[in-house]
Amino acid sequence: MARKIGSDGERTRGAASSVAQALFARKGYEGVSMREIADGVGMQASALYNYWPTKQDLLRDLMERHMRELLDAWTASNPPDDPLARLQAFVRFHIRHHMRRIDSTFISYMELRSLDRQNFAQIEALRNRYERDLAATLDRGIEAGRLGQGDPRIAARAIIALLNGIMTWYRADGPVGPAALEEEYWSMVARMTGADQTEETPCSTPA
Amino acid sequence: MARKIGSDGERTRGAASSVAQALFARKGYEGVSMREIADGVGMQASALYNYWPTKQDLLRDLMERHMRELLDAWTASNPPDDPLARLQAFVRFHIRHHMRRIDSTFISYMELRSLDRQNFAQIEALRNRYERDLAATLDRGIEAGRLGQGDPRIAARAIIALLNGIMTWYRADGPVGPAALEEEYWSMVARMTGADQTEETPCSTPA
DNA sequence: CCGTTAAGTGAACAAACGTTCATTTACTGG
DNA sequence: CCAGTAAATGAACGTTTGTTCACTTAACGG
Repeated sequence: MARKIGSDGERTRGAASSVAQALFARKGYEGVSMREIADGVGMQASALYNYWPTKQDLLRDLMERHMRELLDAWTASNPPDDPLARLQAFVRFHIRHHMRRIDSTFISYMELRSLDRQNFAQIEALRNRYERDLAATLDRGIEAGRLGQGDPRIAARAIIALLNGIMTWYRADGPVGPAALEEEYWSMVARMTGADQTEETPCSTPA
Repeated sequence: MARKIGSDGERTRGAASSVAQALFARKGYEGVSMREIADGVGMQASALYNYWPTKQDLLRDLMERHMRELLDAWTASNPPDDPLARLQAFVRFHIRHHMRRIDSTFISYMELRSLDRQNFAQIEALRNRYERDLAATLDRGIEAGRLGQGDPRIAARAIIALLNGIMTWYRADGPVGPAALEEEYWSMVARMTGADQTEETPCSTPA
């Protein structure tokens, strides 16, 4: 075969990516062999090496793509500057974004340990950028007296852990729809950070 | 060698358990070989089969022990019946218990996928007992009007995910001590569930 | 119409895997 | 002091692992 317009190889590469993503998410990086991935695409394991030099590079590629897509999508969503509005935007964005990418989300926070030192540092840096954006938002909210006291970095990690927990139990055919889920989780985060006190249901005279 | 009093094999078994736990936590079940575990104890891989029939049984043993220890410890702590007091007791207990068992905690929620069907069902059942206890507490608190509205099963999962998140970043030599951590997280959970409204800082006339 | 080249095959590699087994070691109860 | 036995050895098993490589296939540009 040779390249058509749009490249034949590009299509195969994408298919292999998808299969690898699904398998890594279900059985873990170490639990999946190159042959298994190749089988899923319908080709030989050796052909995968036309696209990635090693299995490790394939994993790094998946995780890097996931993180860059996440950061880009967050920026592209044009989040408001106001701390409280931005916090709400973050929560809703995070849930919506990750719910459509359960496999790559799973991989990106379960398989950090399967990355070698260099790749780990690279992915970790991207992850930190995302986390720090949230921490900064919380910090500004606290500083302005519109969020409850607390360490913003701890709160940021807590919020992300809480939201990521969805992925471990959510099923599309389950009793809770995506919209209801988003409301439920936003209301939890709002209360947890004290964002509900200053906006929605003030219980004393506003300053 | 043969058994002394207290059994020589028991000691070896325990040592092998510890090494396996540390390795599984760091590199994952599939990423660790029987030879690697044996090396850590200072013996041959074949000797491990005196204690566990398969590698899978070794994993199941670690996870089952972790879950039973968790449930027993929670019961033994004699948690109060009052929903709000029990919720607070749960949060503090959970943090304290898991912080001293980071490795087995890691394994127990990362390696569920490495269990075969039967073992998975068994461990999942134990895990559900723990989760349902918390959900029931939340339910009673909501029913009594002393906690904010919300689905108690979702809230239970959210709380556990939030607390388990600690394990992914906490370092004993870090800036945050265990006591401060416990306070910070309890205050987050209290606000998140609305437990702070009815107890500590009532903002309107109690009914 | 031919030569270049991307894309994929299938066999092969050494290493590592979980597990088995005959054998050795060293202690204990009789 | 001997028989019995828990405990560990070390070689061996068949399989699977990630990866390499010489070779085929098929479409495009000139």
